Amino acid sequence: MSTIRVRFAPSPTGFLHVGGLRTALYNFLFARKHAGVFILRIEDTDRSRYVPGAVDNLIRTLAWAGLVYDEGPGKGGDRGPYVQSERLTLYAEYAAQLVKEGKAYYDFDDQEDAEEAEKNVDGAPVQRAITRHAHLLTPEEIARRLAAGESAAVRMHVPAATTIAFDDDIRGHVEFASDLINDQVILKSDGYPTYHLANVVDDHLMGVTHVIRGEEWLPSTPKHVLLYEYFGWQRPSFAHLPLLLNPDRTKLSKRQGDVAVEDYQRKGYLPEALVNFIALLGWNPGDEREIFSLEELIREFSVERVGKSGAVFNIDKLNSVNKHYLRERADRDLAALVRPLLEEQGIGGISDAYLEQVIRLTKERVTTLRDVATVGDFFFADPAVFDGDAVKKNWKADSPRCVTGAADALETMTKFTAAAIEQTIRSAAEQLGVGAGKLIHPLRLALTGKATGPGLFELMEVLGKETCVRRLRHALDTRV
RNA sequence: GGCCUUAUCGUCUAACGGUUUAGGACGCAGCCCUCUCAAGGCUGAAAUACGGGUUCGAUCCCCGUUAAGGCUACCA
Repeated sequence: MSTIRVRFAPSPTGFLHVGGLRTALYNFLFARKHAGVFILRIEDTDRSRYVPGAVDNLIRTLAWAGLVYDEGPGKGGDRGPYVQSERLTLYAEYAAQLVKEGKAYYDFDDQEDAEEAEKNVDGAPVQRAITRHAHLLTPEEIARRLAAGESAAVRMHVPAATTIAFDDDIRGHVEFASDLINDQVILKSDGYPTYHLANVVDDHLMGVTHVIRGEEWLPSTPKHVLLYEYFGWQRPSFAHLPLLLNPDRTKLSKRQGDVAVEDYQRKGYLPEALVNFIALLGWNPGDEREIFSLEELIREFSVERVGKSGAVFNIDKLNSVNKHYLRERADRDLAALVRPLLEEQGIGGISDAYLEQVIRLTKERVTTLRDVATVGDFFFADPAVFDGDAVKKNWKADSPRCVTGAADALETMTKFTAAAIEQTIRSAAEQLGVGAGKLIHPLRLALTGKATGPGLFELMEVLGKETCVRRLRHALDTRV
């Protein structure tokens, strides 16, 4: 048995898409599960879509998610280079080989001409002509034009009237009529290969045994199958993953929310949450467990349990998974992650100890790390405004009297702990002849500006006696 | 338009012909807990797209319809 080798082969056109992350994840899990090799390969064969910095970004994001690759850019490996733009001569050689063997041919048609010929009429979809003109030019003519320095693309020759079939590990047997398949360009006139050639050549040369990729590649797989045949190479097995969808069930895209992994990172989602959530979009363990660490996913994952239908990227579910992991993480850990987020919003100069206390009281009440700044805003500054509804609900006629009494009592305290505060407040309420709620609710409002939040006594301890008393007096001044 | 793929609660999904009054999770509603919120606990509403077969028996197998998506580039 040879080692299982899989690859994640994104094109560096910007940021890592969450769909791409899932593809990478499944490849990674499959490789780890079978003690195989996980390769990262950069498919940068479209010069017009080149985005500087995209590769670094991709690598950084993969690392953030914990998907460590074994071979690839910056990592090495003996089947490199792992960046397609550095393998140009290779593709040219293989394309030339196919031409020589009559399995591909030169096409001198101008790109613009071709595009013009395929334009739709009246905006109505028009059957794109199947390009097939292998016999248009004589060998002499081709040789002459090539010698004259004319640029040409290379098209693969697709046989007529046959069926191209393969067995997909997820979808089963799939067949395509060759008559419907274009004589695909495999080498562009600028010398770059198209995806089809590069992908087949590289997968073979890199020893890829299993191709696990998105369903959008299913229709072009017969071209790849054909190329494997032409080269006389054993083809890998294919597994086409169902697509990730927008809420309206179209292919997940921008404009309908965030699609870049970085967006979620920036918003304060934990990598383990995103990974766990995304793993469940198209795969399930077969029982009712839903929380999985990366290690557990490696143990449980199998292609057999990957579904066939597209999955809507449901942000509510992600939120709930994120909340789960937020509660699991240590306060200290979270504090380190939250600090830069706070600083982004101009909140700085906070001690580690204080921030950890804030985290302790807010982490059960936030969805993302970013929410700490809003849910716990009063920990960082006196409330600027008092929530209107909260005032209506919790600031009653006798509230000034109650808050005054509480403030007076608090002022005398020496040990300002949650337990002591609670005792003080409750006995103050007793002395005022009212229920504790008559103090607690207005107090919370005066201290935080809102009607919801962490436990009052705990929050007060963190705020400290001076801040509490100051805010209470101030609230009395402005509200009465 | 053509080709390919897909089709269980709103969403993610389980049930790989009978153990099913179709299970779980998120979301939603209610209740409990409680200083509020969150968490937690309990309860509830909520699905096999439609029509034919095959079979003693279909969510599950086959065919068709419908719907959705993907692909149809010298983009990946």
